[in-house]
Parts: sequence; C-alpha cells; structure tokens
Amino acid sequence: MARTVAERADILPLLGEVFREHGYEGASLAHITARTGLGKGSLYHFFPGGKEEMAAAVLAEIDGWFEVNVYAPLRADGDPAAAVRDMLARTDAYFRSGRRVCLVGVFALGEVRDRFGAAVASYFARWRDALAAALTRAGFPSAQADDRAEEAVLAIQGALVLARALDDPAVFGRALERLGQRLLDGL
Amino acid sequence: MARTVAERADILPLLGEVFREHGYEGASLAHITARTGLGKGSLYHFFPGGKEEMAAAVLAEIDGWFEVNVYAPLRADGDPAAAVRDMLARTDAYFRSGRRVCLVGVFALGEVRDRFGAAVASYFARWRDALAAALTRAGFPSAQADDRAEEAVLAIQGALVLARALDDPAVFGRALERLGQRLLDGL
DNA sequence: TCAATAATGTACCAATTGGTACAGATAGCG
DNA sequence: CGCTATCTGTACCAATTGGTACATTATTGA
Repeated sequence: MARTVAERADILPLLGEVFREHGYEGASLAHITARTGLGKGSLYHFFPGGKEEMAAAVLAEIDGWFEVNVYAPLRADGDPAAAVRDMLARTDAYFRSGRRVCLVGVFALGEVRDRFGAAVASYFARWRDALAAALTRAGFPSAQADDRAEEAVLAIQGALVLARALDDPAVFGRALERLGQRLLDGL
Repeated sequence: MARTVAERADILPLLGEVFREHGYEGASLAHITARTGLGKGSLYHFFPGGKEEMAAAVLAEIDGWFEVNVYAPLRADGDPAAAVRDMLARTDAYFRSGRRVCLVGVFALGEVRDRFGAAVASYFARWRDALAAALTRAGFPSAQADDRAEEAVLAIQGALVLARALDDPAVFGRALERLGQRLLDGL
C-alpha cells in the first residue's frame, strides 16, 4: 500500500485547518481523512487517542508557534516598542489579515473548552502577560500595562469574530492599526 | 398525553441556550429534547423545518431583542451619552456580566455562518451603525464615530471570548468599563 | 537479503445523527 | 356533549458518527 506521509508533524497544519473550519465536534473523521488524504489506519496509527489527541496535538503546535514567534520576543530584552510592532505584524500574518479564524478562540466558545480548558486559558494568559511585560519595560505602570495588554488580546479576538461575521477582513486590519497607534501612546 | 407547552415562543430561550452551549452542529436533537422537555413530535410540530428552522427562529428572536432594547434606543433622539451608557448596561445584563456567550458570535466563527450569513452580518452591522449614529449625534465627526463604533462592537465580542477562555467573567466587566470611559471621551 | 517495524486500506462495530410517519391524546369551541 | 384542530409520544428510518481489528504492504537497519 502506498506510503503517503513522512512525518506526523506534516499533517498537523492540515488538521488545524479542519478544526478551525468545523470546530471540534464538527470536524468528523470523514472531513479529516478527506483533508489530510490519510485513511483511518494511518490516522489512528499517528494518533492512537483519536480526535482528542489530534486536537491536543494541534493546540500544542499552535501554542509552540506563538511561544516562539510572539510571546518570547515580547518578553525578551530590547526595544519594547519594536517588539510590540513586531507582534502586530506577526499576528497579522498568522491570521492572514483577518481571513483566518483563531482555533483557540473557536475552542474557547465551544463546549470543548472544558476538555482543553488549561491549554486554552494558558494560550491567552501568556499572550496577555508577555505583552504586559513589554509594556512595563516600555515604562508604563504595571496596572496600566496589564489593562492595555488585556484590551489588546481581546481586541484581536473580537476583530477576528467581527471580520468573519461581516465577511470583511479589513475589520481586522483596522483593529491592528488602532492597537499600533494606541498601545504605546502616552509614554 | 400531557400538554407541556403553550407557546412556541416559550421554548425559544431554551433553544437559544442549547445552541449557545453546543453550537449549531453540536446541538443534537437529543440535547434539545432534554433541555426543552419536548419530544420530537412537538419539536417538529412547532418547527417543521427542523434544526435549521429552530436556529433561524432563535436568531430572529435575539435580533428582535437587540433591535428593541439596544439598537433603537441608540438611534432615537435624546441624550446620546445617556443612550450609550444605557447600551452598555443592557449589554452587560444580556451577557450576564460575561458569563453568557454570544450566540451570533458563535455562529459567526462556525461553518454555519454560510447558512445564516445574512442574519449574522446584519446583527453586527446594525449594532455598529446604531452606535455610530449615536456618536455622530454626540458631535463626533462621522469617520471617528464609525471607527469608535466598530471598535466597541468588536471589543464586546472579544471580551466574551476572552472571559470564557480564561474562565474569568470579570474580563467582560473591565472591557465595558473601558468603553464607558472612552467611547465619549474627547468631546 | 531478510527480518523487524512502521504505515496503510478495508471491513466491521455499536451508538448516535436528523428526520418521518402516524396513531393517539388533548384542548377549545359550538 | 361532540367535533376539529392542535399537540405529543413512539416506532422507525437511512446515514453518519468515532473507533477497532487486522491483514497487507513499505521501509529500514543489520
């Protein structure tokens, strides 16, 4: 029988797309096999735990990507203003300028939040805290940094919801624009 | 056989809860019969169109509630500042101070958006436009009013996502607080 | 080359899905 | 009372759900 895929890691992005589009419950094995091109045999070989393990692996991969590309740079020494601008640019790229939905946000709203609650909470809490750390380094008092960071993380999620609801990705761009102007305002 | 319910309208709030908690796909007939206490017979008597008709009816009911209690007051003559404060109070009450999720937002993120796209888009567009109208009456230039209105609607949705993700309803209260302070700032 | 391991397709499973059909039961009304 | 329209439970349906079992095929390292 034909060998299809080399690495388990190769199919995580495909899996991510399926969960993003259909949510956890809606992502049926039929959808998954269709999108990944893998039969049940391969799927359950790579993920013996079934759908739950697939979703957990996808969450972990996303978490890792954000840790490396978004959170860590925010915490690192160096110009905090540049770090914030960088974060916005990477966020815009990741979410395809508002055309892509946030898997973690989708999971947060669904009943699956109970199953992956820790991963979901950690993703957002670390984003918020890393941003707050950058703002603190930039010179804001701790309370103000926390407040602005929470507002920014929340605005990104809201912008993704609204962009998709209105079918207008530009909403997302405008939200990031506002954050770029206001996050570091009043230093 | 026992008569259970008098009005079709009486079960819409129950249906709304089920869709809110499980999403469209996740809201199985089993969940629905359990929550409403109605058997399939009654359900399909009230909603011959099945789940789709149930979801549409719930969306219409929510839409109507917001039209009367939120959008119309924003558009009406009278003190725009008071209207905005009123909107925030009603929003806080409706979403149970962040403990309740927005059904329309949930639908917007899911694949059901394609099915109910018009209703979903209209809900958010009318909210944004009604708020922009109030801000314009308050004296803001049109462009600024539009920008602030979009930001506010988006912040409300984002706050609901973040509140649920972090399992911390207080996030929602803080977001509304910020909106109250900033929406009318700089007149 | 050849065994061991990794990968894969297929057939199968019980449970659940949304939905239909319909025979009863109930309620309101004259 | 009795008639009619409304309501409701039950049995049933084909399709799909997530998951298992297993024989077969590739690949790899010795």
